[in-house]
Amino acid sequence: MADAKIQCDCPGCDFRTVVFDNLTGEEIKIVCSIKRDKTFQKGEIIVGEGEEIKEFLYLRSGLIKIFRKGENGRDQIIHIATPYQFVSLLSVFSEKTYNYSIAALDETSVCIIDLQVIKDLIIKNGNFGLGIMEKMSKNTDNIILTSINLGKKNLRGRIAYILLLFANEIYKSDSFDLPVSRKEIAQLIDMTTENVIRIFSEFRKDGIIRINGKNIEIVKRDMLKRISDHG
Amino acid sequence: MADAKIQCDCPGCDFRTVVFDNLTGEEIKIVCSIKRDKTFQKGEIIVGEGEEIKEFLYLRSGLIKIFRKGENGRDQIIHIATPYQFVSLLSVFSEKTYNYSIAALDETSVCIIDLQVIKDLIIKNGNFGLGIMEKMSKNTDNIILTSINLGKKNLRGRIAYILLLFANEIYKSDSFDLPVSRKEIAQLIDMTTENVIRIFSEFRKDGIIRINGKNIEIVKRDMLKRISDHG
DNA sequence: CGCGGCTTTGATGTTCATCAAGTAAAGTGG
DNA sequence: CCACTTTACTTGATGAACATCAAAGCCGCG
Repeated sequence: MADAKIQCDCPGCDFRTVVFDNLTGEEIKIVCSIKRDKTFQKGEIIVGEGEEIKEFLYLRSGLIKIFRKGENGRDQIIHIATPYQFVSLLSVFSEKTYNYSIAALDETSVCIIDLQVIKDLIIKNGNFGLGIMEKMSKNTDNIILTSINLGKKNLRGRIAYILLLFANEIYKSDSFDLPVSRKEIAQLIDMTTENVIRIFSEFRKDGIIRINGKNIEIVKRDMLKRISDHG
Repeated sequence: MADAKIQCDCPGCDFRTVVFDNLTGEEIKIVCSIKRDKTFQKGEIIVGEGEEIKEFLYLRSGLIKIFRKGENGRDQIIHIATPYQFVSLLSVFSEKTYNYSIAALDETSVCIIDLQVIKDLIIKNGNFGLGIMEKMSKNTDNIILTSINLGKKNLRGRIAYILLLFANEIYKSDSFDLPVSRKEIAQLIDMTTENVIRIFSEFRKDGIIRINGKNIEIVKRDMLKRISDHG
């Protein structure tokens, strides 16, 4: 927590508009005075399975994965979260400790607020509580639906899905550098490293993408979309 | 809604103790005066995908499945819910319409409360709101974790899991009548009807269960547990 | 009776994980 | 800077798990 710093006006942070619409000026001041920003490097663990839940986390920028440790050593990805999503909505209000881990897939900035302060605000300010619930509901809906969706896709469909996720949600470009290794992609979408490579090669041979090491360029976006949807 | 009836004291309903701890006597009276009970027969649709979310549902008794219509006609099961779980927590606070359907797998009794009344209570009574959030958080946690769990199991593991679910959670007995057809079980745990039957037969041949039409008797519970956990 | 849905079993093919083996790239110590 | 080790990447071959297809028996119902 060495690099944590207090900011009261957080330029570029959408936290206020997203949730704090319902807070009074006085309440916002309280939150601002205790919130901290922290930056995590690619690969760093943000929260570990079993750790005590003491804080409420909000993803400001970057990219994270929420996952569980499998028995066989292989991680089980629950979700990949992009900014403007609450990071720790899953268990925060029901559990004492995290049921899962969160790791940064890329350089990631997180806003940290003491959980008890949030709870107190919910109790005192019902509109704020309802706002959090709406966000929470949307968030878990999203996690469940994409997880269901992804679970049913075949390998090609899953690869297409994640390539489009990177292009659309994260890098906003059809050409980008993969933030993770082939092996990590395999874990993200639950397949073997070999098959990730194999399908990358297939897509390359079919002229759907161009590959240059970590760099990916999407050539036939419509075809990728079709594979993602239909696969 | 013909059989809906007003009950103020709902004997045997745990709704009060589960959520209403935080409500004042006056508030409980309001809720009691507007809540309705409704019973659904096996197979009946409780809510349909796309319908407007107007009410807050609580599962009093019975068994339901939450699912989505797949493109290929095959249903996609999101969750099987047993009593004391809130039925409609997924999208209620974030969406205008349901993203999924809910159907009764068995005779099921549901408590129905106008959603706006619940929202008003959350705004007025922060402790009540926090209580709902805890329940919501636990509920979605449960859905996500079991879905992740189930998704990774092989066919035998999934069959073992659902047999134990019926025995432990629902019928509280090692001998019970399946409330659903083989085909529906296949949909529940995402496999083909043929394989459900095949694995039932395997389990029968191995002396793990006895089968007589719809009736199932679990003989080697420990072995079934091992298959469910490890598979 | 005969039709349609549920159940059961067998045969076949597809999808994917696993194993094996080799190449490229990147870090490490001398 | 070069040998050395390790890690990432890539391709092919094999086998296991599972879906699909086909066919037949069973049962309730009009």
